Amino acid sequence: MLAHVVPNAVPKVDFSALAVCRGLGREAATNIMAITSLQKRAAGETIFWEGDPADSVFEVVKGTLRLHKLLPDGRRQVTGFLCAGHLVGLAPEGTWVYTAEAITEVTLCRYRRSAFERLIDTVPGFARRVLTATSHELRVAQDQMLLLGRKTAAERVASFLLLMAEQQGGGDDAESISVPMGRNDIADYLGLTVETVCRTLTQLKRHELIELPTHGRIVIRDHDALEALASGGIGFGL
Amino acid sequence: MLAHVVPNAVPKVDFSALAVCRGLGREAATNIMAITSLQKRAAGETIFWEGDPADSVFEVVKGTLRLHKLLPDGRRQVTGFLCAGHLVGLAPEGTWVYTAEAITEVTLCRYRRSAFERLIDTVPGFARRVLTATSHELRVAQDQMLLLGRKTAAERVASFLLLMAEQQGGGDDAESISVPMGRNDIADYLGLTVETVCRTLTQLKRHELIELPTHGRIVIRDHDALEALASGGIGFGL
DNA sequence: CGCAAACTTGATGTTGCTCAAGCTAGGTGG
DNA sequence: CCACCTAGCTTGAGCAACATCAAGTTTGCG
Repeated sequence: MLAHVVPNAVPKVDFSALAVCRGLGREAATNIMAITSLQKRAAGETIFWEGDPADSVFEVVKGTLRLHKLLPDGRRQVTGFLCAGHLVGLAPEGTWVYTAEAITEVTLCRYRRSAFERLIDTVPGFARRVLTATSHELRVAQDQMLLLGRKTAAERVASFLLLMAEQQGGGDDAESISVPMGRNDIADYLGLTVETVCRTLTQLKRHELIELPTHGRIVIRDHDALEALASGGIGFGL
Repeated sequence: MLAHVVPNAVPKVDFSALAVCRGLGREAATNIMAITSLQKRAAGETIFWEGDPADSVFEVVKGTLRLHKLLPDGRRQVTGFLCAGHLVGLAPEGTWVYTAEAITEVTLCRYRRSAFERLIDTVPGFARRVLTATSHELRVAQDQMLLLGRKTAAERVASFLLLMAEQQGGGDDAESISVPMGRNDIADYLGLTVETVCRTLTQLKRHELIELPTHGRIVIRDHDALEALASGGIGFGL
C-alpha cells in the first residue's frame, strides 16, 4: 500500500509476512505497513555506523546483516548476525551502539522510530511481541558471554556451527548449512583470530565432524559429537 | 532466612519508590503494589537456579545479586551484577536461563509473572518502561561481549572498575567505590582467573591508578588513565 | 586466639596470537 | 574461453599473554 520504495524498486513483497505483523490483526498490520519503506543494499554496504543518530527501526526481510563494535585501535567484536525476520534498532537510545553492514545482498524494511513507538503504545499485543524479541536477543547475548568468557577455541567453533544449523532449522543428520559470512567475521564473532578459526575447522574436518565442500557452505556430519564438544564435553583431542 | 513478608506488614519500604513504579500514576502504582511480596535473603543464598521453572519477576530493592551460567564441567561465567532498582526475569521463557545468588544480604520484591504480564498489557506506558529496561540490559551485554572477546586483562579490569564507579554515580576524582563481590566473582565476570585479576589490580595500584584500602572497597585515583586503559588507549606497560 | 576462606605472589605451562608464506576460487579483461 | 589477479583462505613456526599449580599472607569470624 503506502510502502515507499527506496532506493531501488523492489518487486512484490507480501507485507503481511513481515515478522512484526505476525499474530496481529488485519487493522494493526495495516497500521504497520503504512509506516514502512523498503530498501535494498548490496553486499558489503554499511546500513548505519556506531555513533550515528538512530531514528529508525529495521527489519531484515532477506539476506544477512552483521553487527559489530570497534575499539579505538581497530579490534572488532561482531555482536551478532541477523537473518530474515530479525529487528534491529529497538533500543530507545539516541544513537546506534553498533555498526550494521550487509553480508549478502539485503532487503530491509524501515520504520520511522517515532511511528514505531506509537504502535508500541497503541496496538494491543505489539509491545509484548517486541519485548519478547528483545528478551530473546538478551538471552542469546548471555549465551555468547559464556562462550567468549569461558569456552576454548574448539568449543566456540562447534557452538557457532550448531547455532547456524539451528537458525536454518535443519533436521539432525548430514545438514548442509549456509555460512554466508567470511572467516574473518566468524573469528571476530567468536573472539578468535582467522587463523585459529581455520585451523579448528580443519581439525573438525579431520575428525570427520564436518565437511567443507565449497566456500559459504559447511556440512555437519556428526551433530552429536559437535554438541558434546560445544558444551565442553569430550575433547576429541581438540 | 526465607522471610516471606506480606507487603502491608512491612511498613519501612516505600513502594512508590520501586523502580517499576517510577513515572507511573498513583493508580498504576497501586496495581503493582497489589501483586508484590517482599523477600529478604542472606548473603550467599541462591534465589533461583538455571533450569528451574520461572514464574516470577524480581526487583532488587536493596543489596546486590550475581547472575551466572555454568558449563557442565563447572566453568562459570558471571553474566551480571544487579544492584537496587534492577529487574530480573523479564524474559518470557519458561525456565531461568541463569542462576541468581545474593552477594550481600538482599531485599527483593517479587511479582507473579502472570500478574506482571497483565500489567504490561493494561497499564499505559508500563510496557515501554520494561522494554527500555530490557534494551538497556542488551546494550550492556553487547559491551561485555566486546570486553570478553577483544580486551586484554588490564583493559577488562579497568573497564570493570569504571563500570562500578559509574553505577555508583560518583564524581570524577578520588572516588571510593564499593566492590561487594569477591575476586572470584570479578574473575568469572571478566573471563579471567582470580590470579590474573589480583595481579592486574596490584599493577594498577603500583602505577597509582587505584588504591586498595580495605576488602570490598577500591579507590580510583586516576579516572582518566583508567578510561584510556579501558578502551585500549595507552598501555602503561600493562 | 585460632581457623578457614579469601586474597596475593611466584614459577612454570599451554592455548591461541603473531608473523610469514603458500594456496584457492571467483571475477575480469583480453 | 582462458589466463591472470586479487581477496580470502589455509598452513606453519615461534612467541606472549594468561592459565595452572603451588605456596604464603591477610582477614574476618567464632
